[in-house]
Amino acid sequence: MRVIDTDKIERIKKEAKILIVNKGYHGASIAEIAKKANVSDGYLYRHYKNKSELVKDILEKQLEQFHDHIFALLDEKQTLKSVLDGIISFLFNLSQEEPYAITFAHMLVYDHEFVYPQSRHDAINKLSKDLLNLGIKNGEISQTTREIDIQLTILNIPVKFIEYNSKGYYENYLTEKKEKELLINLCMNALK
Amino acid sequence: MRVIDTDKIERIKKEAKILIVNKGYHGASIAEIAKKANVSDGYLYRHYKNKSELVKDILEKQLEQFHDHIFALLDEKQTLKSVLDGIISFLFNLSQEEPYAITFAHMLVYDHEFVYPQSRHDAINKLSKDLLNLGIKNGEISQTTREIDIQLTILNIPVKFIEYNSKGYYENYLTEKKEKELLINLCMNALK
Amino acid sequence: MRVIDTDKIERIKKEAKILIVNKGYHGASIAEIAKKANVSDGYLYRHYKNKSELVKDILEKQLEQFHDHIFALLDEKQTLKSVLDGIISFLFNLSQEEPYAITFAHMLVYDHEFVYPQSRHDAINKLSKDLLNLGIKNGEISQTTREIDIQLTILNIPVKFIEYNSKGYYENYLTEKKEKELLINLCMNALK
Amino acid sequence: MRVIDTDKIERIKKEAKILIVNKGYHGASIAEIAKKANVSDGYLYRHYKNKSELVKDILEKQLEQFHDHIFALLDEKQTLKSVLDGIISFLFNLSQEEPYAITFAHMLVYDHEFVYPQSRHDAINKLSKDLLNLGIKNGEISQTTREIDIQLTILNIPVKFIEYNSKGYYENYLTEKKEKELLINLCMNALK
DNA sequence: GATGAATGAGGCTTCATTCAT
DNA sequence: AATGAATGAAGCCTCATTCAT
Repeated sequence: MRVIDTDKIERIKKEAKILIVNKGYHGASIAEIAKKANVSDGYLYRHYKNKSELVKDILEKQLEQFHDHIFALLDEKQTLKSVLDGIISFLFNLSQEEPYAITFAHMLVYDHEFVYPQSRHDAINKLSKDLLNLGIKNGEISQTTREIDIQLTILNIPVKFIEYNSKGYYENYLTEKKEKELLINLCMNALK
Repeated sequence: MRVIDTDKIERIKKEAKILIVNKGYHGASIAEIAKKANVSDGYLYRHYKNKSELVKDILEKQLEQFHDHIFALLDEKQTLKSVLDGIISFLFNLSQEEPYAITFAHMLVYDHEFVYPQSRHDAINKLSKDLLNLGIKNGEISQTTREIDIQLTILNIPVKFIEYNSKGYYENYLTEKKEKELLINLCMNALK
Repeated sequence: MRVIDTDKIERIKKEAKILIVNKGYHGASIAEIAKKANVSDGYLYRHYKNKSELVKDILEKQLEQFHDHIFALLDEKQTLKSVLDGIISFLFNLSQEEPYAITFAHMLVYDHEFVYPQSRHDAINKLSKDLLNLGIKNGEISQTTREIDIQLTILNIPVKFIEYNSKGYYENYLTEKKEKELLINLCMNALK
Repeated sequence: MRVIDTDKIERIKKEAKILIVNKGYHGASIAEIAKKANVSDGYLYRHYKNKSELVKDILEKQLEQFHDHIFALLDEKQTLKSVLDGIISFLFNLSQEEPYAITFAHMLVYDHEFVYPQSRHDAINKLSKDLLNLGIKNGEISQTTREIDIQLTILNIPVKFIEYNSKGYYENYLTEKKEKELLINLCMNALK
């Protein structure tokens, strides 16, 4: 019973993401999401108050997963560079396993129709602070670096790169290893 | 014979931008745009085939203005750094004169529902190439820098900064002069 | 001055007929009619209260022309057959000179959206009576023939034939002379 | 799980017919049809793609019923006259059971806005052919009679009579039996 | 007299949401 | 617990009509 239910919700979430990426929030209708997820229209409303709540939940979980991964990296790794390496690896993997995940988050975060949840704000702020401190402590980045600089580089550039690439705007893709290395250098140099 | 009131169109464009920024493309209804612009619902359709064409036109003009300005800077200035300075100044000014303009473009460019016009693709490609060549010729950036790197830094970071700032995510705003200088350094360092 | 005006009205009437035949009453917009007639939208309203009045007027005039022609034939000819010949000739001519005229009238007369004008009712009633009397007086048709029979044959069949033909439903068109002769026989036989 | 209320569809069809007869295709709004049928506006769209499809469906079914009835009569009866008798009886019955049915079909078939479905064209052609052959084989009608003559009489005159009558244009209605007999004679004489 | 810019009521249609089953 | 039939508010758009010029 439970297993089946969990599956249904997962299917809904997955199809919602795909449809929203392809058609936008309003373009993705509950009817189509439900149909693709092989679930009844009404089912959705037993778990979410409405469409908006469903999408907000997906978005929040997605961001949470990203942020939690970075927190884990911060616990684990000794240098900012290696954390950045971990972040980029995470994003590359996610992009392959769930091709729509990053675009989905990227779209909604910048769509003012949606309110960025406070918990994620707080997480981003703590993350930037921790990343900044680690980099400065290790002398990897300039003493004058600010949190905003971390956000504009480490938390922004890799996502943007994947977006460009997945949309086909970037045509000279090298190996994954090489691209990662170049991205790391771009970000680390910026903060020197 | 009445004369076409060009002001009306301008009001429509302005209110459309504001509403789309606040509520997204679908959230901004024709009725509300018309009401805010103090124009009748049907007026819009005497100038645009439909809602989509209106928005596409606003978006395209907005991007064109930005790209043309960069082309002008490339003609005028001798160094990549001074061009970047011009780009950032342009964005800061625009952000003050039309607070919604940048967010508007930023939103729609990443909304997969809208197709990025080919003319703008071509412009971006030419721009990146020209900026890259200038920087390399002057020895301001590494010989190994690629077009994608230009896009990820010069054409991305300043826009993102303004976005963060206008959304109130950035709380330690210094003087405009100082912020510009820091942004220039961030980008130029990245490409060193 | 006057001449120009008459022309404008005539152009409007002509284009209205054509458009209504092709697109129906609601499908034919004032804007398109005015454009095709090379006249301003508003011009029309200096002569007709509204769209409905314009169309009613065209219809009434069209029917009047038809009815008046039959009255003239009744004055002129000695036999029902020769009057019928005249009716059919009139319809064939009209169909060639104004290909849309008959279809226009046929469409609107059976569209209950439009009220058939009383004057035309009266005309039709008088016509049927006169045609009936003539036929009986001459012994050309059965003594028991009724007005309704006249309407179902003489006033109906030729119009229907032209409609079928102009719509391309009738594929074995002989000569005009032969078709007329066959139509006359069909109607006269019916009433024998 | 609720069950589809097939009655609703029937009510919609019925009210659509009535309103279209009274106000024409465009004059009959979805809102009014739905209201009269005691159904929500949107309900219609769960069963028909749009207004046009609804009306096309009603029209096609109506014509099909008529044509199929004639085909059945052709199988059953031995003479053209008795088939004609059956046709007229069918039309009189239909006119009483569904007073708007015939006018509805008559209107739309001659409204160039609607395309007469190919299947009905084919049916009419086959019908005329069969009726013609039967009449000639039995020596009931002239050897020189053509399909078009069948259409102009047998398939046209009875419908027209009912139209005139239901619209109140015909004032001397005898008994149904007598009227049928007179109509049969009118048509059969025409083809002699 | 004539124009055509502008209006806004009203049409068709979609789709998030509800609720009887 | 789950379904999907049914709703109706709200969206986009058209077009007859008006009226300033």
